[in-house]
Amino acid sequence: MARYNPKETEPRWRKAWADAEAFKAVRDPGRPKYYVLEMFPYPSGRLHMGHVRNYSMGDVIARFKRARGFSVLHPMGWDAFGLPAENAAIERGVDPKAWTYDNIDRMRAELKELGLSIDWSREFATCDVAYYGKQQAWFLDLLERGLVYRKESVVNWDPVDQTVLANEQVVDGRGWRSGAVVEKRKLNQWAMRITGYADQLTDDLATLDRWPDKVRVMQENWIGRSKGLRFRFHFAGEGPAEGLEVYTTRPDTLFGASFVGIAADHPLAEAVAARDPRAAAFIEACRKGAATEAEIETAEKQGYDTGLKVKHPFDPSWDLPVWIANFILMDYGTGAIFACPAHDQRDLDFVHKYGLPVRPVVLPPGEDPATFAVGDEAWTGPGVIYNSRFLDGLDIEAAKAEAIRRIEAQGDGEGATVFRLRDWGVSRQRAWGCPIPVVHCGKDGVVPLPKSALPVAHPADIEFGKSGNALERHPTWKHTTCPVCGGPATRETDTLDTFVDSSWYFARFANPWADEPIGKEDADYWLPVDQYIGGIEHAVLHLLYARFVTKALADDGQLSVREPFAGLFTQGMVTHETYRRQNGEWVEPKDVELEVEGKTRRARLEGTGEPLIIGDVEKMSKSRRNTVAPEEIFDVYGVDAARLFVLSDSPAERDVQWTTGGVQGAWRFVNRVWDEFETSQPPIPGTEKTVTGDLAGNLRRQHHKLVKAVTEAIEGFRFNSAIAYLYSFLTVLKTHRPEGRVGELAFAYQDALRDFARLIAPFTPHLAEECWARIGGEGMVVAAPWPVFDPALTEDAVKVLPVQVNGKRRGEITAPAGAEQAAVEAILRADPEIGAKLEGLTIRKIIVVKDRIVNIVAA
RNA sequence: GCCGCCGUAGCUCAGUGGUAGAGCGCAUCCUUGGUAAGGCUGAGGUCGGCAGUUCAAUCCUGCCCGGCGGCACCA
Repeated sequence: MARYNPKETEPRWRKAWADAEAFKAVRDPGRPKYYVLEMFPYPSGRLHMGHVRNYSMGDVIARFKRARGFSVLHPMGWDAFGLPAENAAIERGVDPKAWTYDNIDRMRAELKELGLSIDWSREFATCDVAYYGKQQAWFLDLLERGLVYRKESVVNWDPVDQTVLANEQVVDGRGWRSGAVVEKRKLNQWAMRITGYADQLTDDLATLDRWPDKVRVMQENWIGRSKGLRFRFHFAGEGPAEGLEVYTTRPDTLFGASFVGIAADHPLAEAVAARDPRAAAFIEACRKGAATEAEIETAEKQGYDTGLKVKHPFDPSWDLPVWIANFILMDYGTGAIFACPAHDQRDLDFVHKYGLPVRPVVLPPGEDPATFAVGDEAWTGPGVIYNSRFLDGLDIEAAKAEAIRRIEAQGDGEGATVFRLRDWGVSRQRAWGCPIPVVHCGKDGVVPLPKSALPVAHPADIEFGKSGNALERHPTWKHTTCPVCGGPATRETDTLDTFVDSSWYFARFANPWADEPIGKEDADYWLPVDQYIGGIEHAVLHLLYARFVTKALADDGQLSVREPFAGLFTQGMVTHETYRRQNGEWVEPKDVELEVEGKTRRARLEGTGEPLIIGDVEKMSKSRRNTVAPEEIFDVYGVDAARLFVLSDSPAERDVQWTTGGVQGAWRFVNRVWDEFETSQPPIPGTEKTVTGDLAGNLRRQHHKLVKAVTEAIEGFRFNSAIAYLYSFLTVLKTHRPEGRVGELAFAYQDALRDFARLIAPFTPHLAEECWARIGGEGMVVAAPWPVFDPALTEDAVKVLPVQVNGKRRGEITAPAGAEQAAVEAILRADPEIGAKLEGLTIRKIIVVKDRIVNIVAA
């Protein structure tokens, strides 16, 4: 018998699938559609194990759904714009475009080696002019609708690299590349009005019932909707005539007010600073102190009394002081608050420092109003309002409503909803991105280009390799004419955030050849994505942006769906043990020799034998050097074994630990499966009734149970369980091998093999084809329907019932399936072993759980 | 601090209100023309702790302990 040879079989089947165009997505009105999509990769040039796992999961679903009769769309593309290409250009003097397309070629070849059931005819990269030109088209549509606008905003500016940096590119206040101290700069930036959809984005989360709760909670927190009251304080004496507007979620506690606070960069604070040097100094100190996020969070509460006073909205004779405070954020609400220290911890900390009054107005349940006092902890729980005149006796919600009603009646404000979410700044001062299709004209200002001028492509001779924006530096590209007046104008040299590129690609896949950005008819057929698969790190970035863009394009009539992803699955990462030398240097797994002695494991450096420290299990990463290259694994064990292992060892949503032993176990399974098929002999027709026996019936029952279990496990994303069932069924096959080619068992065995080949196909597709061909299956497995099970055959005719006496297992009996109480009791009485156990005991009660267990309660 | 997830064999994980399981690892033996291999058998578990509900709890409920993740001066 020959060993299974993946190097020969795997490429052969991939070619057969490609020749048959087995994965071409076709609109078929006769079948239900299913769109399965994995988050498309950044073309770094190299496939890693995380890709193997992610795309294998999508492939299992795609192959399974195809076999179940769905018309499946399973496409692939490239998230190809972005900084790594420009950095490679700067570091190595290569052209970002050439670098990116080379990487795509390499990664496409590697992905194809994985044997994924992808319709490659739909492939595109976001850096294709054919793609980003369409993006420019809908950008103009949203601009026209007012969903894109320019705004002055504060950004992180790297003075050495001459570019804006994203927040995550600022490390300890310095640019991650240049090391220069990052400056805050106000720049005119393009932004998308995602806040206009904040309510819908929150409300519609409730419709996403096939999303993980975790992601929905994260989005809800990120959008941060809060309902409250926006109102105006009137100044007592000196102060601006328009008053001071504040926002609060606790209007019920207005009678507990102690002071009014404003942010250091509030306009009023600046006005005060203009005539009060000490106020100016305080504001300056606040700005300096707030260098990093961590410092802001831990900073001590500080304030400065402006000397201004405002009147309490419900009592004009009650004055409240106005303080500038370092813990108030200018960009949330109105940048000003009223402070109720008894029921807000921040306010309490503040007044303790500055000796301002604390007036409790919410009485916690069970407390006495005469004695209740607030110490170091503010009371933020439920209670009854007191010390609050007309609000006394109300609960918190009723008091909020009443306070809002009164303020509205006075004309001082109204109930308001405020969001934490900010508009999405999409300008990037980088050349390797989608150019923004507008020009700046000295006469007409900012002018959108007409669609006939699209696409606005990059110049061919773009000069990278220096810091800053290469589009800005290009000698001729930006000089053009104004579409309105025909006079000289300059092109916008900012490009779009790459998250814009990825916020609609799933819709483009429906028809990547369409003249319009989205081929409506095809999009209406394929969307929404039925199953989206990707990492949880995009919970509030890509997944939120894509939802927003979908809604915006739907409102523009370009899409019919209002949510892009009906089902979301967030997969775990691939991890590996880490190894370090005594000097702390990380060592790659392939240079490590492991030895096991009893229960302890030791690691040595291959070659020198130097003892190594075995470290934590962590996500595979270059920095820890704990990566295993997929191609090396494919080379030794084949693609199927690698696919099988990354799906088998952990639940799909959790991390999987890569181990050599694990992949070897998968490889052994592949070989044992092949052995089973290769040594099998087809039964001789017409001989089924010649020999019968228990084995055949038993095999059929186990076989049908397997079909049921694997089907349900795949439906529920429990790939590891599905594989575990397949593993154990192999043992069943081995113990039910027929002796010859005649008799009932030979037929039952053949039937089991036929279904087994189809059940393993989503996981090990090449092996499945090879096995299928070996037993003379018709056509290819990719075109074969999914096995069905006979529910009657998934039940055993005879059940083994454990017998408990007072809850402890004391023996077992066999009973026909479905045996009722009386029948089981009869069997019990006839059983001598059970009788012995009951010697000297009085039976009080016999509990029979049908087909499961018997419990005798005795004393 | 708030929210969520997790805790079952040495490791990675299934599982169920009713007999505790798989793969890897470990041990014994067999095979030595599948051989940088294959096979048989086996050991190994107070199912994180305590209490409650129940005839019966690893599973349900409560509290506690430990690990991981997200959010966090958002008024």
